[in-house]
Amino acid sequence: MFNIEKVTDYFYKIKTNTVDIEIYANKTILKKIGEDDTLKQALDITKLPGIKKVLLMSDAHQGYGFPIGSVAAFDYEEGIISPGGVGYDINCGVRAISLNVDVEEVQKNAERILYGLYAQIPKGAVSDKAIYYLNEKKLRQVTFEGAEFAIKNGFGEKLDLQAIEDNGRIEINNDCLTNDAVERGKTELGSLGSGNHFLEIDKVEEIFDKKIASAFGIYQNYPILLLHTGSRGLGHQIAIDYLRLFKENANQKKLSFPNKELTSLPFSDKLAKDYFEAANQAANYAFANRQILGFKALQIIFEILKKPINYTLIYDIVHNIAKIEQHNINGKNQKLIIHRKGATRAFYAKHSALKNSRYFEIGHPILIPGTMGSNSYILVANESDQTLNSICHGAGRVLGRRQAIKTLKNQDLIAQLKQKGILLLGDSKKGLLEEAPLAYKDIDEVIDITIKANIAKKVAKLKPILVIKG
DNA sequence: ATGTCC
Repeated sequence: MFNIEKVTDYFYKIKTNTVDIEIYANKTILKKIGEDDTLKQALDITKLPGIKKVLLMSDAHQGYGFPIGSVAAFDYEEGIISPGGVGYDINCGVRAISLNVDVEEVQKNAERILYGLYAQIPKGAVSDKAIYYLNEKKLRQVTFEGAEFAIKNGFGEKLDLQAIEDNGRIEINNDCLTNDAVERGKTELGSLGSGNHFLEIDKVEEIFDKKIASAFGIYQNYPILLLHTGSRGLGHQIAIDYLRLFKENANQKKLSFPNKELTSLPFSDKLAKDYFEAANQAANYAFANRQILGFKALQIIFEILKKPINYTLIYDIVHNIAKIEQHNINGKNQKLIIHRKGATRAFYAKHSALKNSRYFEIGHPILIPGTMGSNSYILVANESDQTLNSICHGAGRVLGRRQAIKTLKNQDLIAQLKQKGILLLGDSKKGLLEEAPLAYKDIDEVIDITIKANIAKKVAKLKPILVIKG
């Protein structure tokens, strides 16, 4: 059905009537991408107004409307914004914190840390457990201030802001939260959630670039806290509410779409701008969420180890978001609306966008989590604009959630991981099965494609010691 | 992903 043109062993193209679909994959991954609706979804995106670029990263799989593991860029003047291009978990992201303590101490106390975190970190699909409860005024303040709100209230240090994408705060001009989003946000700040979200402690297994690793605060055999979560119910509610408003508005205007999951509006519309504001408010909530959760986890760990808290925030990075950025496409500098959905931002050394970051001289750390049973990677981008400064975000599913439960129902994941030296604790057996390593692509292969395609280079490889799932 | 299938 698709005429896939091989450019290199790690890069493929599909020609369309507008822009090429650019695919980072090898033969194996390409075959997997071809087994679900990923390519059809990518093709539909190329039909949207103002499309300038469509990328599928090596972890791509089908999602709601836009594939997860995709980047879609639209012209700022002529183009659209789409809630399905960001996803339901707005500012889902990853935070990595280097623990300045011997890994042996963590390993010796691993079980106590595991149960300590499990007992004290709010998690799972509940809406009334948080570390920091908010009234309406404070909730709105969080969505304007992001990570700064958390730091002002005792969760971390001001210095942390230099190691967060956008310094942990996106500028908000108008309050565009919906009423239901406000309600949900009050009781979930500082909570992990469920699904693929996790909190784990890893060990630095291998360093590939010593100079860059030490600039990131990463050292061989040191423990790293890795946290994956987003904007919880607040972001989810923004996505639901604006998707409904977009559909009503599009119906009134008699707009049609390649399929209804791609409902979108010209960015010049007021409602489109309101969604962008609300999504950015959700993004700020997620920055505050990870700041609070990360710091709370440190308090728990160091209390168990009976030591003062000693850490370096390596980075906090986003992989579900829409942004206005300038990029060079075909030799022309263009202002674009970029949707990164399950795709991570990747600015290289001395990129002007990093001027307020700790990492201007070296490029920021790119955090790519694997699965609960496999490695995670920290990379740094090469100097290139071929991917609009974007990269994959994880292993990427091969089995849908339901399919994973059905196929893997007889597996004892806790026992399996224990054999590999990984302690695992989760709220539900079903939840763990959905996230089983076999439900995902091989992270080493996904990363290998990224490296061979010259998008980024490896800095460090991490191996899990203990994992908490919601 | 999700007050997870009102």
